[in-house]
Amino acid sequence: MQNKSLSIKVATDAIVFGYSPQEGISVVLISRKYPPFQHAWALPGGFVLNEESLEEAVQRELEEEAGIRVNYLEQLFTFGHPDRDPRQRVISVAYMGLVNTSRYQELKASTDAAHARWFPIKKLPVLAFDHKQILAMAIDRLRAKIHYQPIGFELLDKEFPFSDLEKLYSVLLDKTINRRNFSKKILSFGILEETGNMSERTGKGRPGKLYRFNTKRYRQLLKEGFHFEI
Amino acid sequence: MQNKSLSIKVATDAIVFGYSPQEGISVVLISRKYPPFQHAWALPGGFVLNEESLEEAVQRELEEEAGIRVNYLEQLFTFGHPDRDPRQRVISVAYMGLVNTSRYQELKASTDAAHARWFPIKKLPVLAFDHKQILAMAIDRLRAKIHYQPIGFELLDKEFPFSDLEKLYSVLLDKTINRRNFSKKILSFGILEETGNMSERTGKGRPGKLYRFNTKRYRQLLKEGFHFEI
DNA sequence: TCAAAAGTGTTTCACTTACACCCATGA
DNA sequence: TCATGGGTGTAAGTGAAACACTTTTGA
Repeated sequence: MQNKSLSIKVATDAIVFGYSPQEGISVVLISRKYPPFQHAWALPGGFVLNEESLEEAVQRELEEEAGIRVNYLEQLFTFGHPDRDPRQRVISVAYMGLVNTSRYQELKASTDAAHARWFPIKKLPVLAFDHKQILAMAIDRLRAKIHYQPIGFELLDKEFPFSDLEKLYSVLLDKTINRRNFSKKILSFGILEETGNMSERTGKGRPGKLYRFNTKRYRQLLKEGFHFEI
Repeated sequence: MQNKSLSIKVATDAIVFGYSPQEGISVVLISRKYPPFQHAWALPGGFVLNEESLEEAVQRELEEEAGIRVNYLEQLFTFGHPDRDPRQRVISVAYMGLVNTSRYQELKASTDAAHARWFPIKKLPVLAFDHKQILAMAIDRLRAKIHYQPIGFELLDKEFPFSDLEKLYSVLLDKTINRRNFSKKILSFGILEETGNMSERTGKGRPGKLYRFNTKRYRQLLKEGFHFEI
């Protein structure tokens, strides 16, 4: 029985999301150098090495292929359909990662030369392998998860105006949200703290207070049975 | 790079839950015939064959090792720590399954001879590999999931008295639940239908109506945006 | 007629929803 | 002083939680 499974390879793929108020949600894709699917866009990823854990593999590949270090990473799903790779049997453990895009502007800027690029999820290219399906699942997971886990903050700057958070939610959930009720709810959790600073004057309207996500407080609340829900 | 990953093996493990009002939640374990962990209890599972999907692998192993066919199966998590198997690098895709225990009494009965057995999760033996950890995650998932998906019904008979459902929830959530409010809520969803039959007279108290989970109606409601929540 | 379990009505309370007005800033 | 966006008070509506009483069965 072991012989029959000798030829299955193990890979990881990473779906890394970023956010900007202008572009909405974006994802990191790389342009494939070699066949199959040469020059096509694909999720960053690759084979798992013998000595490394799955998470380490993902992080290594992200570093190598896109120069990215994520601040949130979770296992998404393992895709193992026998013919998802035309060359041989490959199962892929997909991970979803979140980063603050502003830290990786370069990636976003170097559109042509580099082979790693941000793509707004509204304007995706054709993807290699079953990566379209994997990405779709990741988007679903992200949309579902912001309801019950405060992962939205991973996509924002360390200090952010409340309106950024609000915009993030309305983009992700694709609906307008009531500003008053949203802020009442989020603030009632007690997991945000004012930094004391105000947002940069953009030339329009009143500057808003800047907030910071209080990780310590959140962990404390979790222990006490708190449940984030929006 | 491909060479370095040649020796990683791919396996699946299955956590199959059953339920009875007497024992509560039970799980299928098998006694290992060969080293490592010879004679220790472990989750049913094994290596994935070249031509089969991950789900097919799980179902085949369950059939072979315990004679079980589950009526619900979902991928749980992929465990890939480098030294989770003392022999070699093995990553395991764990699946959680649910069955109606009364269909597999044999398993439960043949305690000594057979090497597959039901164990109440309150009375677990020492487990091989990292199976304790895997099982713990499965239990968490089950507990979390009955809140927002009607998977509890998979554990009950096709026709069941309301009290069975109620007891299942109170066992799983480990708290007493208000009979009145629970039934009001569940029935308000419209996913249960009366069969017209009454429960067997057990000798005590008034017999209750039997109910059946209406899968068609549930799917219909899902399309209309219905969300199960208890 | 009593014990045990099923079945149901109604009030209370909390939270969500909806709506409207005021404040600070730059042009 | 106007446009733009930030900040907050409160009434109305909805649904969950709490509680108690009635019904059906076997002993």
